[in-house]
Amino acid sequence: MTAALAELLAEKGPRYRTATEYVEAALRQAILTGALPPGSPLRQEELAAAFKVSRMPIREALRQLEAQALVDFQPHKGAVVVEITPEDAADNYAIRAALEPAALRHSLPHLTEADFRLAEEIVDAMDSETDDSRLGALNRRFHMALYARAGLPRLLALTAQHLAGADRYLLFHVAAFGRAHLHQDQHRALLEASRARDADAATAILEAHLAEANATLQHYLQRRGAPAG
Amino acid sequence: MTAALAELLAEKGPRYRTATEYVEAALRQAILTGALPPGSPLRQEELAAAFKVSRMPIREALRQLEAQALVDFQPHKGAVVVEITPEDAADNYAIRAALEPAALRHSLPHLTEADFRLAEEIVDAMDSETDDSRLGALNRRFHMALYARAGLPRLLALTAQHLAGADRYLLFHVAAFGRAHLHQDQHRALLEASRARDADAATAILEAHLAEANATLQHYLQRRGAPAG
DNA sequence: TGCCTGTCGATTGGATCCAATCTAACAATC
DNA sequence: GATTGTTAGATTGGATCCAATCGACAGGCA
Repeated sequence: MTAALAELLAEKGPRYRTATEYVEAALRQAILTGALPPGSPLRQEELAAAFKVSRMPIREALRQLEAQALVDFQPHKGAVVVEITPEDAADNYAIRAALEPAALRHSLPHLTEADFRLAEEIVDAMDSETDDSRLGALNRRFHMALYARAGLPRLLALTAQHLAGADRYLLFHVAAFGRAHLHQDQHRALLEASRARDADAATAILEAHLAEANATLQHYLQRRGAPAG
Repeated sequence: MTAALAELLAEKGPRYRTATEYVEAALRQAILTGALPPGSPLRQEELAAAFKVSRMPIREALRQLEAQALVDFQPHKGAVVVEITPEDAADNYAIRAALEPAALRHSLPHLTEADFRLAEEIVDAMDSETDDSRLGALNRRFHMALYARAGLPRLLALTAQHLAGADRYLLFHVAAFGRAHLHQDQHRALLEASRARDADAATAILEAHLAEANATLQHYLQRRGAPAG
């Protein structure tokens, strides 16, 4: 585990004003990318040593991650990275299916041609991306590009958070089924419907996209049993 | 004997296992009920003295509340209770309008007659409740009673969180317009549509209910200007 | 043998202490 | 008189220290 962390530490990234901010961002990234796999115990002392800070910023960062449902706290036992279960995946998709069409509807009237072009570039980039671990970020950026003009910061933040949470499942998808299941055709259909300002069609495509991804993942997760064991 | 013990344990209120849990729950309640009005600075030393603990559980609780968008942290300046702005209210309603119909749709097929009767009792209780500060909790319980069988714990938790956040706005409603704006007729219509298992009708009523509350509140907040000043 | 109990090490929760930073007031300079 | 530099106080961020709790294991007892 410390090896995976060391790699993340090497990257510089943005300048954080407090150690807590820095630790929180790094840990979230590590969890969402799978560098810290589900079920990993998060020992405070160990993390403190890895980040070269004391245990306190670690604790505060873990508290924030707990509120984001990324880690699970048990009093006097410690924090662990939340598991990936079929129930949890279904929950995540239900939340996305509620939030994303709403975000799209709010955003659609204010999207510009520049936004559409950006989204198009991202879809194309997904076709030519060879590194599976980067597909999640691209997928996220594509979706968020379409929601960006919603003008409701908290709705957008929630959407982004749960979209990022889905990265963990996307890794399963690609590993299990290959790129065909990225459903690039659906991404392009969604983009075209949005460009035509057809809110009903766009949200219908989006809902079908999410429902299909959920069904595929459910089938896969239930077939292989609890991934924890 | 173990059954008798279990009963005793259930009777007592929530037993907080750590000081942080306790402080977090108390602070959240204080913010949502308006006991700590928007904009209040949250001095750590002061809170520590009030709760008779050290500053550390205060800090961890504040971190969790920050992740729930209830307080705003600024490095080296401190935490304040987030303001109530028209934008924020619109944001909250947009999130509720996305989450609650979804929760209702998932829950509706599994609701029992006992659930409907409970919801009915809560609506009736709202008619006879004389204490304005308790209306928020009743309103929340009514809505959540209808969503309770959704079987998606994280979706439900998110819904509950944002429904609770709306308590702050409900206080404005009642103070400004009186009980007529509780829209008990809409609550009853929603209950009847749910009882008839008519998901489309029920979600339509719910969406209209939320949209109307939002419109009313927007009008009120914008007329009186920024509540901060 | 099997179960209960008590002790020990590991780990977390909480308290106290120190350093870094911000705010504000005041003095000096232009 | 306005602006800027400085300094003191307040407040937070982070480190260190202590106490409470949990898990494992060994030993006593039926």
